[in-house]
Amino acid sequence: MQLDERKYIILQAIIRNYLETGEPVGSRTISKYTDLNLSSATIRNEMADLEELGYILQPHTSAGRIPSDKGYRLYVDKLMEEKEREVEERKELLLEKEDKVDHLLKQAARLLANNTEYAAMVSAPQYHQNKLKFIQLSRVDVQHLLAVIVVEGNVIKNTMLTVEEELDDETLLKLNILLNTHLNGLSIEEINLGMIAALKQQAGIHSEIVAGVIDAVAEAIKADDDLEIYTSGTKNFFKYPELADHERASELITTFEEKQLLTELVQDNLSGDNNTGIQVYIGSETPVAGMKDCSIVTATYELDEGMKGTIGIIGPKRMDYEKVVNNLRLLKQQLDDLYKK
Amino acid sequence: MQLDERKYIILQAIIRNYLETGEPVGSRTISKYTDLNLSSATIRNEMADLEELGYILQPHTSAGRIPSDKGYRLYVDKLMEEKEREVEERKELLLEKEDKVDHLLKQAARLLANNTEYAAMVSAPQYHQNKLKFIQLSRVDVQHLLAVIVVEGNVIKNTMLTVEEELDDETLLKLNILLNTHLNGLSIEEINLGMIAALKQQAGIHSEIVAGVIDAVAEAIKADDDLEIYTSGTKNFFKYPELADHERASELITTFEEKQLLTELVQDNLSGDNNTGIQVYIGSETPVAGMKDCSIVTATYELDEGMKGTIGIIGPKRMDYEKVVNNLRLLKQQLDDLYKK
DNA sequence: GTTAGCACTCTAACGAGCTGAGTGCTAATA
DNA sequence: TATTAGCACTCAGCTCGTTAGAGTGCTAAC
Repeated sequence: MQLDERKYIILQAIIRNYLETGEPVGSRTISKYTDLNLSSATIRNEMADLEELGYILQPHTSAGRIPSDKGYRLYVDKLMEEKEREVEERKELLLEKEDKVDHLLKQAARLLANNTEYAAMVSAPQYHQNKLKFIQLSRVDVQHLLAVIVVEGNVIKNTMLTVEEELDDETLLKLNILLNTHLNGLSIEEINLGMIAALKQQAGIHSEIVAGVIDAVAEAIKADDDLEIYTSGTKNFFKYPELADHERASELITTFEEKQLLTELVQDNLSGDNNTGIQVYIGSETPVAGMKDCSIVTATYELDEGMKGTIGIIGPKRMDYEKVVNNLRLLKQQLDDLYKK
Repeated sequence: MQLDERKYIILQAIIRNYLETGEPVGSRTISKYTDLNLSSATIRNEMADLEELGYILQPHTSAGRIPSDKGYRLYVDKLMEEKEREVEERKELLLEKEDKVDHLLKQAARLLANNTEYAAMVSAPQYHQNKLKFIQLSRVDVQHLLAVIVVEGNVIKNTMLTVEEELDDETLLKLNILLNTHLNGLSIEEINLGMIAALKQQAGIHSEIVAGVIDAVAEAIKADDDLEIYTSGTKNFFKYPELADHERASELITTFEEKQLLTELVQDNLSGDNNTGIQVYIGSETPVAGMKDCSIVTATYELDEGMKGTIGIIGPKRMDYEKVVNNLRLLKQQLDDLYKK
């Protein structure tokens, strides 16, 4: 049996209706809902076929039908195809410029959650291709040296080093020159043991300080292992009865609180290349354990050269995919534009 | 009517029992539970008195009694008095040393939540009496200057400044000396408009840079307005039926997510001085809106000279106060010791 | 002052019965 | 051959009366 045009229209009608109401959809409803002018009996026959094909299912014998994951998948794929063709968009999502990136992203998460009424997450951008740009050692007081390390993308890290005896200005200057001439422009792969040994040797009695700085550099340059993730709208889970019972809600909320669990989502999203940058996970497709009953829609943004992050919406499988995709697109666009100009 | 010894024993028995079961406690239970050897009828008379005194209440006519806020308050006060006298404690709560403070505090929150089965919060320490310790301007590339600002307590802030034209080394050195000689050791109150104007004048054509640095200093020195708060164990709210219904849970979870709402708690706690450093808020006593049905227990820790933060537990009014207080004490102690040595 | 006993109250749990939405199947119709 | 009307059947969810059980307050006796 094949899925012909009419069957798809009926499937679509079932999904649309189910998205709105959250209740199983009966044949009579579809008969009235669509302009196919078919009786409920005919619809029933078609629905039996759709069920056999695996696009819809029946919670129990005398109930209407609800979409299966396969049904949603088809619906979303067609939706995205249509979206592809559209170019025009109206701007409604307003992100205010913030001076601090973390504030900006927190705001973004809140905005997404409020606009969509689902839960939202925003991951802070991760830097790739990190190269060392600048090192500065300064004396803060007798015992403390401050090492400031700037890497590509103007990310700055500081480390305080404790020294036994005070260094004079000249030595400090020499160390600064030594470090900068040897290390600047290098990526993490290029700073190897041999080089480190050579540097230490040149530093002579101050090799300990060099070691401290190298540690700090390694720390600064490596891909941030604890990825910052901002979330908002956790309470929206309660708006959808299928997610609101204690067990499920408890699991979702834990996943949302222990943000590392969302990391996979970010990784998955950043690694895969797809043209539009929008990714939809339905039910069991999700890479996040404990969100099998949810759908997740994500997009990748790029704040600055190579600084990529993920924004995403988590909601019930019967989420308003169109609205969610629109919102994510808009926000992605704004984040992309904001710093790039 | 007075609250005599026997009445208090009965009240205590009611509370203890209610803490365990969460169900209203009847007279027969108490009659068996205590070693007063009184019949249920006598207990009933005493309970009627306790109710008149406001220490317990009846959810409905034919139910047992539950403690009122006033009842809890009495119980907790006596508990704390006893605790005061105890000195001995066994260490069980194990905090592993972490190199980053934020990791440490996150771990602390998780530990508290896991140990107590309630929700936990830990606020990052706030610095008071901030004085400027050190300023360093460096040239990162042709267009960018990096301003590093270190304040008392070795808190470091960076700001990147954009300049029109490249500065030569000598000018940079002069600016550094200018800034350091004038600003070091000053607190926020001491850097006033007159001083800023004088500085700008001395900087001549580079007054813009000075202005930028001053802005950054102001930013760095002022009490952090967005206080970092770590939370854990949100899902534990679901363990207590009185907090788990949708409306309440939704409110609690929002409060926990929008961490600013917890700020009042921290402020309240840091400002008040009490000897043991443990503060118990019962029901309507809480400073946090939307937690009227909860009890909150907090403690203040001090990571380093003047760096104070708050740890706290949020749970149902019928929480195991003794366990919670013990846990907080232990953790507070560990945090206090960790960096102080 | 304490206690046994009793009538009373109220919630929670249970089960029967009803309703309405929805189905699958069959036979008639275009 | 595709569509439709009609009918018997199913099942979740609601209402409602009943019952069981826990607990109370009061009174009279110890």
